[in-house]
Amino acid sequence: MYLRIEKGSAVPISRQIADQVATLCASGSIKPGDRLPSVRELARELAVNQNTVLRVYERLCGEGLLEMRHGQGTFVTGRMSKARMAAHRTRLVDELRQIVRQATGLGLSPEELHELLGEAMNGEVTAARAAD
Amino acid sequence: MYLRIEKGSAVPISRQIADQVATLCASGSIKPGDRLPSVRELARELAVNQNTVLRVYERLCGEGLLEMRHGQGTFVTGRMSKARMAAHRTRLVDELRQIVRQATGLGLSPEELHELLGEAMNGEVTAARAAD
Amino acid sequence: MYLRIEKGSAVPISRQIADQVATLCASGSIKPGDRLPSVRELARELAVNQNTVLRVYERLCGEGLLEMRHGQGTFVTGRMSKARMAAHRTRLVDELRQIVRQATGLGLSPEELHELLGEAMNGEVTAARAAD
Amino acid sequence: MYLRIEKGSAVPISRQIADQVATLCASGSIKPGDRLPSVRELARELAVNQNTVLRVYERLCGEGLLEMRHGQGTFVTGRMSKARMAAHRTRLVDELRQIVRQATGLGLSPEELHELLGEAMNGEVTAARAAD
DNA sequence: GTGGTCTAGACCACT
DNA sequence: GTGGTCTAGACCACG
Repeated sequence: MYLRIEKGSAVPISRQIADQVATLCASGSIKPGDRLPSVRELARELAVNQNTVLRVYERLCGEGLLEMRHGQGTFVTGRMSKARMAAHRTRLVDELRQIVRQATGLGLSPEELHELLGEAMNGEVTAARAAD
Repeated sequence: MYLRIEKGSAVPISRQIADQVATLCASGSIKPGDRLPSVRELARELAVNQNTVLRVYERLCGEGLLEMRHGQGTFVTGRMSKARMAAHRTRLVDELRQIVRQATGLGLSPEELHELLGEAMNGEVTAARAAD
Repeated sequence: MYLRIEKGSAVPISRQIADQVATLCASGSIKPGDRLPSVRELARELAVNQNTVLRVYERLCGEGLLEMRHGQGTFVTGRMSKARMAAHRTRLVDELRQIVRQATGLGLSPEELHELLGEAMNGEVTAARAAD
Repeated sequence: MYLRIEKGSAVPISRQIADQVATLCASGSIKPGDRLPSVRELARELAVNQNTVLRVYERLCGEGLLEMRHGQGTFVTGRMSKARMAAHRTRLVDELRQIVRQATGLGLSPEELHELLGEAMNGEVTAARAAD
């Protein structure tokens, strides 16, 4: 499972992790029954406190997406509901809008933004490949 | 001065305000000597608590971007340093990357993303016109 | 860390706290790397609102004197600059002058003032000892 | 009437003015029946907003120390009560203590403080003479 | 436990 | 009208 968090971001770390795990579930990259990395494993990998990871897992359990089995690990149990996915998507669009607003304010031209977008997508692909 | 904040966002309100004011300074939309809306005024306009706006202004004063004059108002004093602008820009790119990563995970195609980007920019243009 | 604030004073509480912390940094009583009492702790100790202490710490962070580490505490990072110390000192002298002016106006003789000064310093010594 | 205010002080301007006027009354430098400078006159002299002076005069009227006669000016009506003088004096001592505490923290020796005190008093005398 | 954000509201000080 | 201080309390995020 490949996650990437930006520590200095305005978006809280726990939120970044939760969103990305949820996205992986939604996209089918991880499926019901799959085992997630252990709390301490993920914490180490992301260089984040274990409690932070733990709380993300707990939250996602509360939402029915994951299940923590004592002594065995944490597993995917469900897919994201359509409603949740739609909400997630709406939020992303809002955030995109915010960023674009500021980027244009800082003088980035539409072309540059589209380029960046392309890079970001390629970077994503590359990263995904690297994780294979 | 046109600001737009998303109240439900993971990004704290105060951060959104601060970033946008900083961006307006950087872009030259507001220039040294210009008077910002008063704390109360902006708070009312954004439907946010006065203290929230006050703390944003104070923080930006601490960074040398604004100056608060007792009984007179809050004024722009400096432009953003190049270093700060670069940092700001880097952060935006990082966040863009994050969003793109999640958006592609949620099944948005590159075409859809470029479309969204276009919309976001048009929205921006419209908003700017509305502020005229 | 020993602080003493006068609640009824014309000098705002937050200013008193900030000045005293800055002085402790300047005098070397607290050194870079040292951990300050937590916001809540100091607030309780001084019988002051947490937000008041928080804002003081934030301000001093903005000046580069302190650093707040999420979940860990607040730490001293720098010494006061010479310029800041000089300014601080000048201000103290000015305020001393103001007080003396009024004291003499109220009929305190020079001798009485020198006595008071002695007492104040002894009180200080005692307090310092009490803090050991 | 000679007043001296420090604009950068932590003590509010209005408080400085009020205290000094009160002190002048207490010391007998200005006596019942004496006319104070007009609001605008004093405001100009101190380079302060007229409203600030006005509110000081009003406050001192409320305390029975002054009386504002429409179209004629502001006059001293009473002396300060003993209780008020005692309170004033206590406060001064407290503030002295605060300043001494910080001054010693900044490395001023007792000798230096006594010297400063001497200077402050001489400065005061000189100033008073200059005002003659 | 730590810091951080936000609200609501009172009261003060300066123009 | 403006900014500035302080309080009380809720809730979030990080270690």
